[in-house]
Amino acid sequence: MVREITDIARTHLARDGAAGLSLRAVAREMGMASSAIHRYFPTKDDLLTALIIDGYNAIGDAAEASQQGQDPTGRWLALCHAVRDFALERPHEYALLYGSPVPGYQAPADTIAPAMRTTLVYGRIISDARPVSPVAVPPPAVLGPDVEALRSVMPGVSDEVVTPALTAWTALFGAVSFELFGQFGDTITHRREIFDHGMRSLARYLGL
Amino acid sequence: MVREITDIARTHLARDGAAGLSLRAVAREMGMASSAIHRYFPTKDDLLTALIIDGYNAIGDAAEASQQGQDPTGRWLALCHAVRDFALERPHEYALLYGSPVPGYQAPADTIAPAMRTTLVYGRIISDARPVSPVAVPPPAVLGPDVEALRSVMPGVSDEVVTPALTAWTALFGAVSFELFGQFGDTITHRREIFDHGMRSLARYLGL
DNA sequence: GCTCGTCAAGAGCACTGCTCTCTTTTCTGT
DNA sequence: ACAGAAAAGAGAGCAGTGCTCTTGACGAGC
Repeated sequence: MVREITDIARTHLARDGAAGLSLRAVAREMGMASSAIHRYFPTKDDLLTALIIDGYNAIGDAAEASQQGQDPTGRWLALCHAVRDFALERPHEYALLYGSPVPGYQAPADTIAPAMRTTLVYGRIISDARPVSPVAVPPPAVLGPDVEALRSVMPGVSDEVVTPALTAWTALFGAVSFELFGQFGDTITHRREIFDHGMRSLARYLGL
Repeated sequence: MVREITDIARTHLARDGAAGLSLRAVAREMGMASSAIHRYFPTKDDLLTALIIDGYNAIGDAAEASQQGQDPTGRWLALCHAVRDFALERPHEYALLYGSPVPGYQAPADTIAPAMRTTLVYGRIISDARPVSPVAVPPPAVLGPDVEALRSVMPGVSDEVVTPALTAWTALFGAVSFELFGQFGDTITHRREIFDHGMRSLARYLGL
């Protein structure tokens, strides 16, 4: 039952986006009274949470599947394209995960574990490669605890590389979001190629 | 009149976000009938467009004001912090400008000129500095037209640097969005410092 | 056989964007 | 100064939303 609701909700989400998702419309499509759906998902946020968890798991699957034993740069590029392909195929789900949060929605704790899956794929790449960034500089002392926290995702990586690695990670999502959210307008025509070139240059930035 | 409506709408936007913005609530606060507001903004999208244009101009103002004749790296850092400060001060407006687009809304053409203001500030920095990136590689031939289009924002910059410059630009917004949209959770405590360190490393990546 | 908990339905509340009609106000041209 | 036109606002109404509360069906356990 929950499965059927989330499946229908996902198709509505894919079509209309998170804000256009309507519990009543889902109920209608199931031939159910609008009130009955609240038995399974008491509030719309609960349904959104389920979709968010599914979404993180879907992109986590894609991220993990992209890692087929290449060299670090190949794995990094594969991960980048996995994220971008997911975003292009399921834009509304990507927006739900990495875009502006829907107002009033507070992500519960059980979303963070699925969200970490994709991050951990990245962490493993960096951790395995132990890159030496050509432009890295040691982080200031205040950042000690934060560097330590970040290193738990990429064990064994030196202080100098942990922070550029974070920057590259956010840069990936910045590039995807910029493209997906229409910031490029129509200035860029070969989007995949320019994305690929940008991610390759980030690999060199990291020293992969 | 239009001014008063947008002012009130902006306070509502700051409080409730774009999706929570209600024409009726704005009308109520003005002591007006809900229908009367449609005379000034026929549709909610029109009001959003006005807010978006104002928002782009506000961040454009901040970006331009940050450029006080330092060296290129200083100007780049000042621009980064101007963007980040704007995002932290007016998160819902930032989300409206650079976050996931509100569903069904199609940005009209008159938003792109204000949007370009901030981009042009960046373009001038790169154009003035003509950096030589230590990790740059010439873009593939297919990207010729795109590189040309990008160069119109940063005249005189070499092919090798145009694409990393785009990557750094999207990386800036990726870092701000990650922080603002809660992707860091509570792993990062010194957010300003880690942002600053990341943007400095991007400056070296660009060869500024 | 009879309770009792689960599931679904229906009605209803308060809210939304938007349209239509009707009235009032304001401005303009003579 | 005054009549007419144009603009501005009010009100009712439609279709839709999330969510709550109450009522009815149905099957399992005592």
